[in-house]
Amino acid sequence: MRDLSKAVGIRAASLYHHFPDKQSLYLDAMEYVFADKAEGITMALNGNGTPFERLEQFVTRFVELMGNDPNFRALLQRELLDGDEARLKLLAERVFIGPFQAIAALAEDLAPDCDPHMLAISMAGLVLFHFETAPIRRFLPGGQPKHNDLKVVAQHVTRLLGKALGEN
Amino acid sequence: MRDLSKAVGIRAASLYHHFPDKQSLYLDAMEYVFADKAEGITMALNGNGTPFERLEQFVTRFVELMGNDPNFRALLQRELLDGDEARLKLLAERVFIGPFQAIAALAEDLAPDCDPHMLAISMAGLVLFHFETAPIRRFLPGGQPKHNDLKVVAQHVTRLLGKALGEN
DNA sequence: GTCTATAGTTTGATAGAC
DNA sequence: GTCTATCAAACTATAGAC
Repeated sequence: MRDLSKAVGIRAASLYHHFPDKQSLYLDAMEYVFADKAEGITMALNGNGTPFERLEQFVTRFVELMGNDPNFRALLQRELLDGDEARLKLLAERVFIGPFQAIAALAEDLAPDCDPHMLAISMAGLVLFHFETAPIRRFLPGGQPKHNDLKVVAQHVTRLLGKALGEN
Repeated sequence: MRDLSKAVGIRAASLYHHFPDKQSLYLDAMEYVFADKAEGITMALNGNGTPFERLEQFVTRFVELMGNDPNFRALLQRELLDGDEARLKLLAERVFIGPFQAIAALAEDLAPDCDPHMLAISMAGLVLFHFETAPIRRFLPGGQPKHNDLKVVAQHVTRLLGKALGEN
């Protein structure tokens, strides 16, 4: 609260005039940030084109979102790790449901015989894990700076999913 | 430190006789736990069989490890999220290098034309993300209890990777 | 709506007896 | 090697003046 108060230019005690407690402030801020980002992803998914072209669009946008905003990515992963049930329910129902449904719909177009919920999770995880592991990958065999290049990551994921899903 | 002291049955001050500070205690404990788990995965990867059989073996074992030990999975993700450079370097060089090299070698057998470092990351991430998102997936469309079944997750990931990598 | 001052906890760590 | 006692710092939150 003290760090935040410095960042916004008022004293810590004054924050309690605008928010009842720390939890409420965090929750409001989180919802604001996530809703903002989710909109960008949903738009990328509602475009036209073949399923494979839309897959390419989604992967590219999602890679850019995660790569260009490390703080947002860390916040997302912290919520998945530490969020209690009530907070995750709120986050799911108010923010994630839109983009997730769009990804699942794309998944069903790409592979009608596959569980769309599971495939949607796989598609997102495939992108996210490359960024989640970025700080440790430099110390692992074969790690190169190019593996942090957004275009290289997007191409790798797109090709892998394309081959897995028939590339039609 | 106080919680831990209760768990082990001595007073908090006594912990400082065995470890110089909280960081050292945490680091020692972490290294012990990770080394223990990494051995199991490496063994599953050094078996015989066709590349696809070894892929099936790896995915099954990795899914079981993450599914049966949620605390270990959370610890792994917390390190990736919060670990400073020195700690991640130590973790990578002393613990992860073994299993990672084995996964990368399998990746090269499965797809010689693909970057083995990137494919290894994708293989691990595909498994991990299904567990990382477990607490929020119940609130997302299409989420069912069976998606937390270890066999269902293993089969989904194996099929997806099998199709992507030619299944030979 | 912001401030100063401070209450009430909790934390990591130390001193020194036994 | 474990204990009691305690320190110094940091934290969330409140009280009350302006």
